[in-house]
Amino acid sequence: MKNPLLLDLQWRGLINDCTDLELLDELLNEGSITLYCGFDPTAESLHVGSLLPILTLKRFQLAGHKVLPLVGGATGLIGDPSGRSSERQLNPIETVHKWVESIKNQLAQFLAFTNTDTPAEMVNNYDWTKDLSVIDFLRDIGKHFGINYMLAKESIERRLETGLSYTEFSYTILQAMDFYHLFTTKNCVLQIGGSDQWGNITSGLELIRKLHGPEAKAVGLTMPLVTKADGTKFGKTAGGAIWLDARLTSPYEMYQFFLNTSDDDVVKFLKFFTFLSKEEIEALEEKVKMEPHLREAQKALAREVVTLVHGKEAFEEALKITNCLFSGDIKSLSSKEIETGLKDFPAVTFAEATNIVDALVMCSAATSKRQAREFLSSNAIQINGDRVNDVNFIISKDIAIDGKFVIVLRGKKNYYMIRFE
RNA sequence: GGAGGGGUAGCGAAGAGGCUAAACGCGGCAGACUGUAAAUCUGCUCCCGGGUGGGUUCGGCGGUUCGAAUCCGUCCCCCUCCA
Repeated sequence: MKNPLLLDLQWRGLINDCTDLELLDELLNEGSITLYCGFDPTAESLHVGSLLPILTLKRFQLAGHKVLPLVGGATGLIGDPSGRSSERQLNPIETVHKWVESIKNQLAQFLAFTNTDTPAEMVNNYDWTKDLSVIDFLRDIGKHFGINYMLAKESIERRLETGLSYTEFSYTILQAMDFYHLFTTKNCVLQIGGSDQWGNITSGLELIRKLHGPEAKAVGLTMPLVTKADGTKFGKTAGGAIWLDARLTSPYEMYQFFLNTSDDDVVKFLKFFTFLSKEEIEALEEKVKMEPHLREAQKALAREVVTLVHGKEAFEEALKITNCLFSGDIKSLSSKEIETGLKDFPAVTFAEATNIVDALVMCSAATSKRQAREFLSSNAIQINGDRVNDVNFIISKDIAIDGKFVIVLRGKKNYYMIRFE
């Protein structure tokens, strides 16, 4: 294997499996190829996990290949059984249509569609699926899939025990049609996806070979699942998933998410989620070993990802908020800095001085007075940077920064705002 | 259709008439230690209340009992085996 892109992908640990690495190497060396990766609209936004295939597509594009981000307007209506232990609930058609649009927009921001020799092209499998009749589907496509072949697929076999509807059983054929369609109409020779997509990708290859002959040159490539050293799931926090949509997960939250990456994972994630060079990443790796407390690698990771997803300005703002909140000198902030920097935190406005127990409930730091007292007695509450454990403490204009803001901190990083008018 | 097993707090899983708001594990939330990391240790974790108090729980409904998650009836759902 000698193709520089493949070597880079391999170094980054992005190659989990490939149906024919030699062939792929050959194709890539011959010149520009066309490849695709699908994203099903299962929610209004993609989350950090999807970043891996998106950025891999981008790596291909940067290497001069034509990429087809595919949004699964059709497959999203059916439901992929891969990696699931139970049947999905079907989403309403209108909802899926809406999600298709928002996910298209998200995908679009990561790839170049103009001003490049190999512009990306957005495709939607709904376009070539919606008018297909059941008869045609069964005669032209279904005939090529042996039941035994399908039952042997891990994603299906694993579900035979717990149950699997005919709908989800058929999913892999639907996706196979995508690869076949793009291979036929756009000379798309490669499908990439997460390792859970292996079965679906090989279904596509199977269909291509059945219809174009065994000599058809098409390849599948999968990326590893993003895992963490401690075994917990990547991309989840207490607050839920980390979304790519700034309205669902603020740039600050995303910055914090990556900043908190453990030493054991940070180098892997730098390789996965950034475009930093081998040299830069190796230098950071060295810093993790030599001076871990500085967290240079985590800072670089957070900086790169937030910039990639939300842009430079959003990153700088996230950094500013972080510096303010974690410098331990909250009181030195001006009300203006607070106003702009902390706009994403939960906030309430008070008209008059209020007892801290009630205040904690009102600003949603606690869900009940009982819980508020619990937090106070366990030393979990800081007001404007000062620890408070007195249940009779009064939150008033007098203690507010510039007479306007009171910053409540619960635990280590849960911030709430109280504003005085 | 026949035989058996089961539905307990966010999840997993004990309990089999009062001592049970219900062991234990996971998860979650806090505290200590730290580097806003990992690991470890400690506390909290059904809901509400200015301690010791109140309210609602063990698939649903209805009984027995001074007293039920625990006994009886009935209904619903799930699983395993046989046909």
